[in-house]
Amino acid sequence: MESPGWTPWRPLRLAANLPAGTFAEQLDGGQSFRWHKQADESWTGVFGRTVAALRPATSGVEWRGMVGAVSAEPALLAYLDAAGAQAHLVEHLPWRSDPVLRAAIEIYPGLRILRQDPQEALLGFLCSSNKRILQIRAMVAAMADKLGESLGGGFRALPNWRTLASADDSLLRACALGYRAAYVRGTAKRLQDRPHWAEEFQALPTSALMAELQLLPGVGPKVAACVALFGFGRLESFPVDTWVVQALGSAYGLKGWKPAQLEQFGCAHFGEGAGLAQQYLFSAARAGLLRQASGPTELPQGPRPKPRG
DNA sequence: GTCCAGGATTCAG
DNA sequence: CTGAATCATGGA
Repeated sequence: MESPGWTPWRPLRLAANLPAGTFAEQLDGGQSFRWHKQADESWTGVFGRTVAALRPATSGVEWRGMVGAVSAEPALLAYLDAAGAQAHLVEHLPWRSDPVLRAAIEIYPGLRILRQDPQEALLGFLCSSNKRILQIRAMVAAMADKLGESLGGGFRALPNWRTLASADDSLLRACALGYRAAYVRGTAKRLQDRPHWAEEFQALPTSALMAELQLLPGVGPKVAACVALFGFGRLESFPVDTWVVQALGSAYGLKGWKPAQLEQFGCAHFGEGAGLAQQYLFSAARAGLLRQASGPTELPQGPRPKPRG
């Protein structure tokens, strides 16, 4: 292991307080798969071409970067939404009339959607189907270690699409991708000759963006929603995974609803910050702390005939 | 051994 | 169009 050569720890100025529990959930809760907890309770990670370390402090968060590199602070501030746009968005969520959401927010107060690079989000969630967060992190780390460009200190960027498209088959298999190797390979082949694909996708309205994403092999409705949310900053996107199915079924009385119906419910009920609400519910459910519906819930009016429109 | 994991794809009806 | 089977891998 090479010596990283870190700069001194410095406080990171965030708009809202970030409790230690929320801090860990934000880096380790299945948004990004690029952060690794160290023995000293700090976290090291790579986002884009930035290498950084973060740790919770008594009042907020501290950071450090690699000696000789461009300061990681501006990238960290953007990545963690230091300007506070999401704090404003939380205020517009219906937590005043929704006790389930309010309880979920109180479990991880200050939780935010990480503003990830589109490629990082797409590659990560291409690996996500039928896998646990821990294993997705291992797959992404293996791809970076075997195929990514070195950034010094033993850290590596994610491999680009061209590298993934032409990577040896045995190498991809060694990343424990399983059948997802074909997803990664297929999407890489589609995007390797489109250096500006992310900008082109970003220019699309959200519905068109999700449709375009779903043309890529290995990208279905849920992965597209995650990439739109985490990689393209579409905070209104509402990914429905097994945890959200469970959460909405038990706490909102929506048992038996199909994912597409639940997605429509989530977007309609939570509005412009639906993706943020989704992350609060997802994290609370995964922690086993989501408040159960105590009686007949008055929120939904029962399954709709068709999620058409 | 069985079940499940931040699902997508393919196929049968 | 909908629902079931299948996919590769590892941890509980």
